[in-house]
Amino acid sequence: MASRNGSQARKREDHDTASDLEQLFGYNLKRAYIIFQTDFRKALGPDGLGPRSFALLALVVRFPNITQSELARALGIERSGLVAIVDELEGRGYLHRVAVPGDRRVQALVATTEGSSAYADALQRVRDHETELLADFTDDEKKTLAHLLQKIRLREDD
Amino acid sequence: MASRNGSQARKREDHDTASDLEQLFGYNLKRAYIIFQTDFRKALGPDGLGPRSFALLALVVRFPNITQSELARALGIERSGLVAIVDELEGRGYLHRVAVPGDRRVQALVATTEGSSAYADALQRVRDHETELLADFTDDEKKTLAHLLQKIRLREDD
DNA sequence: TTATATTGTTTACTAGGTTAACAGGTTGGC
DNA sequence: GCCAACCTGTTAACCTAGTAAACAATATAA
Repeated sequence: MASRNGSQARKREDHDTASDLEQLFGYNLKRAYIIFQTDFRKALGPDGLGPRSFALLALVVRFPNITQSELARALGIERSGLVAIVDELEGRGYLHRVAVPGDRRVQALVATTEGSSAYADALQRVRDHETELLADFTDDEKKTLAHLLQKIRLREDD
Repeated sequence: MASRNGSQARKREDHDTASDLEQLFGYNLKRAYIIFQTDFRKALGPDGLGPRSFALLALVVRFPNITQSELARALGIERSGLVAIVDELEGRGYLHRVAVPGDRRVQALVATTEGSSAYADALQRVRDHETELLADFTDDEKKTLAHLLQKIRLREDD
């Protein structure tokens, strides 16, 4: 490592002159997101819910009888992308598809009791991990961060 | 839409009681990241650089003769993942791999003049789009957001 | 009734990675 | 000087998280 230090060491010295990436919101958002996503998986374990399944289950628990089209809109993904997630959660016994009397096209989703309690457990783990991840943030900083992130989301409907 | 409103309308009414997701940093980071990433692609067009290639090129332009291992560390991805990106950029004529005298294992990366100017152009477009995306943020809010995101990144080395 | 739209679904595809293995090259210990 | 340990770039196989297009069944509007 010491031998090719000629050009490398010089480069490393102006390194604190950061690259342009450091100043782009998109890049910093991505890095921050990856940190949280990695931590999420650590919080829920290898056989735990993935982020997508967790998010979907959160909505089904909160809004029983929600339809897949409504979920797609709420989660910001395509209807087709939901099928696999719903299949997985149904396979785990966390929810089931139920027929809706008035409209034979839709299949409303309802969480099982196992689903609800698995969700409650997962939510607690995720919250704990987030708290740990933001340990050196003051309450004010956390509130500001939450506010700014939600402000970005409001621009989503363009 | 009016006919199956029985259960749906009631659900929609308590909807402003948001789901738990709204309060999770990870979820909000993800949504914000997706907004920026989508916008990034719009800024650079269908045949423009992708986010990964842009980020890699940014580092090569800034740190000529950087190696792939150093890039992997800087970008937080595996060495193996770089190969395809470097291949693409080399195919576009934006950089090339050059042999390093002292160590025959490494192949340092150097941007071509086309690469540097394509990068400068892309950077300007990305910055403009970010400015537009954050149009209703005050300068203070932007500075705070940048600061908090970078504070998250500092926890990366766990 | 007929045209149009919506719902859930399948299939094929894309982006952006990871892990494991490998060949070639380098280095440290002795 | 030799050998074990290590690093570099690379390939191959895989994974996650989607999108886009097509489709059958159903519902709604003209």
